[in-house]
Amino acid sequence: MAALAGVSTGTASKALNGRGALRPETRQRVQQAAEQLGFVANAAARSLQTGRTYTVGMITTDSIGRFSIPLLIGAEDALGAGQMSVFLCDARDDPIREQYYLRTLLSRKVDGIIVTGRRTQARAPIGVGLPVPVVYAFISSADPRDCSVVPDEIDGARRAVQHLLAVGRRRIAHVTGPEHHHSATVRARATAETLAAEGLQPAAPTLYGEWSEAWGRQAAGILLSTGADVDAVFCGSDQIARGLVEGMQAAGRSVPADVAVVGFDNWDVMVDGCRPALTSIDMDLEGIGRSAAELLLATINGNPVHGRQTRPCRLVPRASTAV
Amino acid sequence: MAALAGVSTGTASKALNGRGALRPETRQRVQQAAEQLGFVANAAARSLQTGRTYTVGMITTDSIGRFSIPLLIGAEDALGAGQMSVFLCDARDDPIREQYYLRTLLSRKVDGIIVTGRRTQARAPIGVGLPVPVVYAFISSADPRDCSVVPDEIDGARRAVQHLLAVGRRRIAHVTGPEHHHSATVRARATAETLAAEGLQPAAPTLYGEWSEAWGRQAAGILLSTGADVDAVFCGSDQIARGLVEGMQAAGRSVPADVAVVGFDNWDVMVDGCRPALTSIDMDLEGIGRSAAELLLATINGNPVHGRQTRPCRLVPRASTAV
DNA sequence: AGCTTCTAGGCAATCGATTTCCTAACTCAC
DNA sequence: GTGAGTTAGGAAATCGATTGCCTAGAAGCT
Repeated sequence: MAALAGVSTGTASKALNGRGALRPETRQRVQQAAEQLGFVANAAARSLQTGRTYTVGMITTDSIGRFSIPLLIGAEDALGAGQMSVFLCDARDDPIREQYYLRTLLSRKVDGIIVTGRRTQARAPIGVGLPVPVVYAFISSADPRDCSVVPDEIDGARRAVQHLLAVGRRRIAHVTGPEHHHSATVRARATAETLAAEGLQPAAPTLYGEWSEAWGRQAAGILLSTGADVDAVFCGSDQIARGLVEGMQAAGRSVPADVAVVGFDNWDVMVDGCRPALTSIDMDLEGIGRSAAELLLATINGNPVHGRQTRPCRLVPRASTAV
Repeated sequence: MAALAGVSTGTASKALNGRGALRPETRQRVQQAAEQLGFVANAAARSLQTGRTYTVGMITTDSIGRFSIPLLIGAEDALGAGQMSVFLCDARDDPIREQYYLRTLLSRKVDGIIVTGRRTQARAPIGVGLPVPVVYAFISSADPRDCSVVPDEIDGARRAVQHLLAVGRRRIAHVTGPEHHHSATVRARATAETLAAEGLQPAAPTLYGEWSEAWGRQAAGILLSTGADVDAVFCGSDQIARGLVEGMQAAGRSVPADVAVVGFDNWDVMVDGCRPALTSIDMDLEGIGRSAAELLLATINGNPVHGRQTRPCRLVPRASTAV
């Protein structure tokens, strides 16, 4: 390549990277030669010299799933603009595999690591004293000095309840996932507190179950059979909400006329498939992924950020709570 | 590291890689030293020397979605075992972005590239005369010499129809996605042919629409209003199937007693959320991903495979076609 | 014309591991 | 005891790009 342009490799390097003092004409000649030969610099050689790889690792601690993808897209988005690539590692909930991937990423001298997972609950740090910056996205690290970006689920629950209040409902119940699940309890507590702040009681005790449509249907039956006086239900997930809507309709209740329903996740296939379309809370996972990547970049560039960053949720109103 | 073990770097390299003639004792001493210092070889330096990066790129030509993930998981699975890592690139249906990613991957000297996408339709090769092997997964390349791994959708449609025949249905209709969509037409044709081979006519003309639940509901209405005599419907996707089931039920038809329904994709959230649970065709995307990765590895190791490989589908029977 | 100043671009060290060649030392046999 | 054969491990070249240093030649000044 350098030969074609009639210069030394050193000069060629300077030409392509805009370093050194070169005549514009020479620079152009080199660029043309590079173009002509389809020359692309060997990244390995470059990073060996510069110490930067322009690569980050993304470890999903549990399997790549519905939550990881938007995070991944968001991160890829923020990093791609900075010309960085992403190594994707799926640890499948296996600590051994996780450590193995960690070693691999370190051996590849990634510039940074993003750790994600399915649950928002805090997890043990993936490593201590690592030679590269780490940012946790969606999940958070148990070590408060680590940088984590998580959705503000309390904010989400509050928005859901306040929306229901805004459309005139007062007898609000909450149906959610398993009690041992962090998100379920956080959302349930926030729901109760928001109601309490308005001087209201829940229309029924929180119903804990599974994150499934089947549980939503079942929960509808429970609410109706206990004779609870309910005019709105805030559900811990869109799947539960959709099941609940079906359950209510099967029992002759109209949504939203008799019972307004709000879901959580704003999962397109659920909110659109549901009839009526489901009002839901969006955690903006893509934004979280983007945010995490940006914080990682900041840390790489020497402006480290510590602590847990929360990001607000967004309510997306649809027919299931229409006035 | 070499210093700690009291050997030269060359010897250390041999010790860790099992090359050269070393006293077992020396080898062990080096390994201990490496362990103690948490030494991991710099991948850049290694690949600079060996020419291998133990890295493959995966380009999803459209956005990372429901189809890409299982493919990705399968590929990661097959490659992870061989200690290789995956660069994920989301081209978002943008040819510019695609070429940009291709350049990046080439500059990173990946050992191979897997190209995937949302549609099974053949696409233009991502590049010609590339210095690295390329395998297409799920989508196929228009160049027959390229290696592609695709689901055998004809096989899938045939299995669906034969299953319906096996459970005693004879008046079978087909509802599917847009007519301009490759998968829709392929499946529709295979459906018609399978019926014809049994000496049967479709119970209604193929209904083309969208890949959505809404279309499924609408299609149920169309089938009923035209008075078609139908005892089974094979749908081009699980979403359509689920919508159709709801539509049928809303009109007082029972599934599967009056109408048996088979979907396509075996998408857990749809097949389980549907009541009754949906019989569906599984394309084994994970297997396709794994297969593609294995073929890529074979090609990297000097045993190139050319042409379009098809992989059979699998029928997963559930309540919607129970006898 | 002669000296200084500036500039374009070449030379060579460097990054970290691999690998080839080579030598010192040790073993063994005669 | 000496030469041949073997073995363990070191020295140095190598991969490809970057970059600090240096110099040849041009330009400017007196």
